[in-house]
Amino acid sequence: MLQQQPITGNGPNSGRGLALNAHPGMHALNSVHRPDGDSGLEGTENGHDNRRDIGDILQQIMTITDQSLDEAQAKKHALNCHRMKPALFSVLCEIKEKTGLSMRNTQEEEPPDPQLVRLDNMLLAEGVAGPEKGGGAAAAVSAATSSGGMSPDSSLEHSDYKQKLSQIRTIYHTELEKYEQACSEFTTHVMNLLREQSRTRPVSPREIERMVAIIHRKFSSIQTQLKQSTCEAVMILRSRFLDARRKRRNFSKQATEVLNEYFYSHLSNPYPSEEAKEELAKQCSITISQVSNWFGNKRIRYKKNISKFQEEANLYAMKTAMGATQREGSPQTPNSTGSADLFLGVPPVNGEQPGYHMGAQDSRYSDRLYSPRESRTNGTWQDQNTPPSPPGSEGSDNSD
DNA sequence: ATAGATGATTTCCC
DNA sequence: GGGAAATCATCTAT
Repeated sequence: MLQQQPITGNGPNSGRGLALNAHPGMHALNSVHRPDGDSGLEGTENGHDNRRDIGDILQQIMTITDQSLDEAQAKKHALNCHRMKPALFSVLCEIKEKTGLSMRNTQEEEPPDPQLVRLDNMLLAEGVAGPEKGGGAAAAVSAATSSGGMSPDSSLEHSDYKQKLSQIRTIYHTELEKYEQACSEFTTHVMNLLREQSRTRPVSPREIERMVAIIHRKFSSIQTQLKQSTCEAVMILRSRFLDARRKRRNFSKQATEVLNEYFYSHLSNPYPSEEAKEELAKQCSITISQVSNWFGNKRIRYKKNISKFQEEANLYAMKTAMGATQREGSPQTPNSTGSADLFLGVPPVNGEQPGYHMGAQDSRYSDRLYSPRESRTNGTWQDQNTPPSPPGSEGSDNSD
């Protein structure tokens, strides 16, 4: 630590012993021997004088605050130059040490808080702390979603997520900066204050150091709180954005319509190709994975309970039929998902042999939306497409 | 409040 | 890797 220099300039006589560290080994007043040859306190002759000296100093110290600024300044200076000052200072310091007044709150160098380390690591992993933007957040997102079914499609949600994350990041950094600035400001302020006060109060450099350490500890506990709440915010953000189940929304009516139209018009082979999925996704404003999910769910649910879906099937069959009659003149619109399976897809509901129609269907509806996965389809979908015992009045009205 | 519908996820299989 | 099946979690209509 530096020597304790008064903030204001030293007086001309400062060589007399203003510097506190000039007396590192001072123990007690009676061990002080003044260089000018005056006797110490033990002298009976001067004992009275010395007591008066000390009483004088104490009196001045006690009343120093009552005086005007200039007066006080002058008094302080006078006190600092007083021949008994260093001795008194060291004695008071020593007493203070002994009574443990200055030792409070000094659990000395505790090891790094494990919780704080955890928080730091997490913030680093989430891309909130650490190197400036770029990899961090994106990496965290992709790591979190890679297990799920959505990777490139949901870039919309991801950008939203990233935006929110960077918001958190910004807030975190500004707050952190604020705290750091406040901490250093406060520290220098306290240090200056203590140094200044050390001219009138027994404040040793060690004590100042300890005080600084205490301040830093307090501020770092505030920082821990900041980190903790930031972590919480990130966790909430993650659970809200990345747990898709949580924010599940039903598709719009129009989207369901489009999907159902495709499904029932391709009932004999409801496996949209990648291109078809893309097209459907675009039409429905959903992702390709969502289209895949929808078809997966639909297939399985339809198969499980065909009778339940009969009405729906008829409805869409009707719809596509209407569309077909309207387009009568121009038989095949290349992109048409229209009446393609109208008479081919629905019939399986009746327990018909789907294979029966396949030939015709393939030749006529090999449009780009049609799935090429026939061989497999024949094995899974169509085999099971005929329910063990479909309830009676099936939609035979569709077949002709 | 509840049952059923529905979109998403998980596990298993090929 | 895509699909089937089971399951979960939420939405919606009652």
